[in-house]
Amino acid sequence: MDKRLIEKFKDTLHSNGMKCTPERLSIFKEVYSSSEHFDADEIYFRMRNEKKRVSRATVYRTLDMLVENGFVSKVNVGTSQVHFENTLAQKHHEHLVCTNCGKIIEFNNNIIEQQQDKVCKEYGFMPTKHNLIIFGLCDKCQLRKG
Amino acid sequence: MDKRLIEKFKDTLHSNGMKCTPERLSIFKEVYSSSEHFDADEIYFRMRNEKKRVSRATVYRTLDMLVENGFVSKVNVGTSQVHFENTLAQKHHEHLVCTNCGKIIEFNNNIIEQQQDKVCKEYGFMPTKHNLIIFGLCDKCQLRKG
DNA sequence: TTTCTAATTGAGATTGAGTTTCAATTACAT
DNA sequence: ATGTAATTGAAACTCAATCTCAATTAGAAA
Repeated sequence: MDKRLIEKFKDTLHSNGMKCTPERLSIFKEVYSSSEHFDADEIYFRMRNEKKRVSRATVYRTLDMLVENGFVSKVNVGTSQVHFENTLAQKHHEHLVCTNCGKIIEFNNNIIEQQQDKVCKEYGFMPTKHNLIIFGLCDKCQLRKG
Repeated sequence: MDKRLIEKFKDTLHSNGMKCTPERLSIFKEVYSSSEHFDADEIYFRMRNEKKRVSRATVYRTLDMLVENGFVSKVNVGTSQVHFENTLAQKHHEHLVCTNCGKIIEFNNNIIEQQQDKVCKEYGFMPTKHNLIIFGLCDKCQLRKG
């Protein structure tokens, strides 16, 4: 894992008056070990399997900190639990969510982005973030379900 | 309240082998008494205030039934609890959510809809529904917050 | 290197939305 | 009017997430 990224994480901690604990560092590395979506419990159990024991409380607390500092973003995929993804080399994107198999496809579309800005202007609304999910059936599930 | 709508509700119940209980009818009327967004607990407390006592369990159960039968739709406004709106005279729309005052503005934009279809075609995805929320500050809150 | 202390951790309690259970009740077909 | 399967409500439960607080620790200062 990129040393500079770890340095950036440590710097962020210190400039927030926070300590760089082994727990926080392990969670950070775990979060950046894959580019897939994940939820808090997934991180918790992945770390257990690797014998890196941290409490759920610390996982939740650290994920919040990572979101606040832009290392991770929250992803709404229509479920009750909060999903996340790390922001490494991630461009902004929206999601197609298959309601049958759970597959998530990422996409981006400039025209949609532009139209959103246009709508916001019409209402004098200052957007900070947005979230577009399209639910449906992916190609494979359409075949499976006839 | 429109008698025909109530008949339609009763018909739906009966064609699903369900009984038209006073509880279900009261909840249905409550849901259709305003065109605002609401959550399950709001319905529960509004009914309490009107001395129409039903249990939370029945409210949740009936709302699920109303969603399944298209009388009500779920609205994601980024909170942990599920929001609803009745489908009376509602055209499809998306939401602008003010993160300061909670104000919700509804909008619709055909170009965004078209682009979504285009994206789905590209991925061979069959959309069933979608959900777009733009978070930010409404006109008034921009002034308040400088 | 040792000392000091505010930040941090984890176990377990708590919260809050929503669901389930089950005995008592009831809508409604016959 | 009767029989019975559907329904209700109180209370127990689930599940993600948050909070509490005593014990531990990172890391600044001596």
